[in-house]
Amino acid sequence: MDIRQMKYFHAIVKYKTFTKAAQLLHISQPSLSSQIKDLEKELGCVLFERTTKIVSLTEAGINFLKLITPILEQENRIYQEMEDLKEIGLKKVNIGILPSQVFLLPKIILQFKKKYPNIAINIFEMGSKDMEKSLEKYDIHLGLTSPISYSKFLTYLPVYEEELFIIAPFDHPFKTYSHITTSDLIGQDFISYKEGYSLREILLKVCSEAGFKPNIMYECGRLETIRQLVISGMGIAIVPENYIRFAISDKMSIIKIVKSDIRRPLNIIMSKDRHYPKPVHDLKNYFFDFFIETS
Amino acid sequence: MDIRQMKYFHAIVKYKTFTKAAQLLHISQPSLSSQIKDLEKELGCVLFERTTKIVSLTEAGINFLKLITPILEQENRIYQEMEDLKEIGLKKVNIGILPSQVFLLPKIILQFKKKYPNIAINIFEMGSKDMEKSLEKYDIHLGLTSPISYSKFLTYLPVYEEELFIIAPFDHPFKTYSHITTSDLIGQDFISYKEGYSLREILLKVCSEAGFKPNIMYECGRLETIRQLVISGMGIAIVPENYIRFAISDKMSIIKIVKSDIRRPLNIIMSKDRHYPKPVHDLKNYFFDFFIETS
DNA sequence: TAAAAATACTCCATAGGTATTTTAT
DNA sequence: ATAAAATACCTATGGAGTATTTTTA
Repeated sequence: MDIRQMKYFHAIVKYKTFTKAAQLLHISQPSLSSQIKDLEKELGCVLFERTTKIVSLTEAGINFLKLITPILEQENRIYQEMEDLKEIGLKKVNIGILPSQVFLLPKIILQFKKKYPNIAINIFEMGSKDMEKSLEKYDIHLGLTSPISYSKFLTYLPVYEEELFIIAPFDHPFKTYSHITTSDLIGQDFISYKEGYSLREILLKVCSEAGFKPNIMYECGRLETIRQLVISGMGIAIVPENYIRFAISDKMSIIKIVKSDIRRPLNIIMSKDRHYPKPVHDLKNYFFDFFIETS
Repeated sequence: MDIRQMKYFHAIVKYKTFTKAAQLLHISQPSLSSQIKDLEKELGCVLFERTTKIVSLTEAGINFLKLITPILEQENRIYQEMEDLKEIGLKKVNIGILPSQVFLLPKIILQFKKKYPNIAINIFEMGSKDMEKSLEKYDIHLGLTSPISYSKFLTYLPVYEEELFIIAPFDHPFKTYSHITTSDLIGQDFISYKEGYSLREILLKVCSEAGFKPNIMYECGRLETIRQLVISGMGIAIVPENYIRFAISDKMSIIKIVKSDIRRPLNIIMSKDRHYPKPVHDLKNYFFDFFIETS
């Protein structure tokens, strides 16, 4: 089965006779007949009910018509879009970022926009696991993440290591502490990220360092939700430095974790053997420089 | 461009090298290279950045990948669905019907289901204009409609002629009338169907018979809406016999129009040269018999 | 009987093959 | 040095053509 045959089929439906369709397709009527015959043979069912005077679709033919229509439409779109691409070149860069790091973006984007005013930046917030998948599926050009696993198809460029903090309800005993150690966390209720988010792995690591398993009350995928749950007294949570630095965080206590060597590594990840256009490389460097400056 | 080339391209993306992809595709590496070269030539852009060791997608290649994916998915679906069709035969009959006639369906469907318990009936409510379009696009097998125009691609089988009624608010002066003539309608406010619905054409005809142009206050596509508007006193409306007979119609006055030779013809419409399976023909006959009996 | 689809055949364009060269790691 | 893509050239399948026959409205 190929697109040519689909077009032939479609033309017969449109022009109602083989002869007319063949004329419009610039092929001979016997060629068209034989192509349809081949198609019917391949599909294993008759598409047209034909006499020498009247050609009509069978139920199978109607079904086939419905199925090929999106293919023919999409094919036209391909020519169109590939043509557009040639004219304007790269028109958007897609970046993946952890929800906890979105606050860093304004500065970097501003810098990028100054050099490339005509290239749009698409921001996709997601967890570490999804970010690796998105890169492999070519959905994003680069990502800023804290890796859980390491894929051989990706390059990992470490740019920063975040300190970790605990956020707790305002009336929590921790409010009097200026800092805590991991062992202070024993017996606490935790609000945690879902599977596939690095902060979840970090919570587990921090707790195992102190020799216990955390009591996770609630799991979610959004920092904002975690914050709300902490404020409402459901438990405490681990959050990274950049969330504290940039996010609004009133109505709760923020306590630094000390004497722990656990940090949260931030990496820029890109596909290993993918050829990137210059703007993407530049964007990567803006990220890199940003962290060099702030550390 | 054909699907084969798309599959070749897709295999290279998947297996990362031409050689590996060629093996999996059961063709030689040079054949694959030449096919991709042809494809790139046709599209007018390079899809892969290649050295002898590393093959990577260009931005154009990524774009192309995104564009062909739905085609490859749809192609698989075609084989699947055509295969399914062969096994179970006709699995659903699609019928178009005027909103005013849906009340007739239960009896007819019951009869059909008795004979064909395994064939589903899909009901599409729509106006006359859309029904003709749906038939020509093979979206429905047959329709019950009141034709506005006549297409040479369709057959029209007259089955009934409906009387026409006026519905008016309960406190409308018409409530005391046992019947009215078209000239009684002069000066009234009307709720009407939208363009493309036969009841709109009929309203215009009835009024022009009485020698005036109706004052249409509101146009809509649903009988239920018209009824609500009439009840709330926005105007009066013309409705056909079958709506009165089968629909709940309290809180309003119903008045018959007499001394008018305008009726609303109901036709079963089907595609002229289309080959229909037996169940569809049977369904058509059930409709036909239903109206013979009730008239 | 006239117009349209099917059949029978011929031809050649091109998908695919083999052998070899080039190139980057 | 090796492995992978490109190049050169050959082969043969099948898409398209012409001439003709069959069919039915």
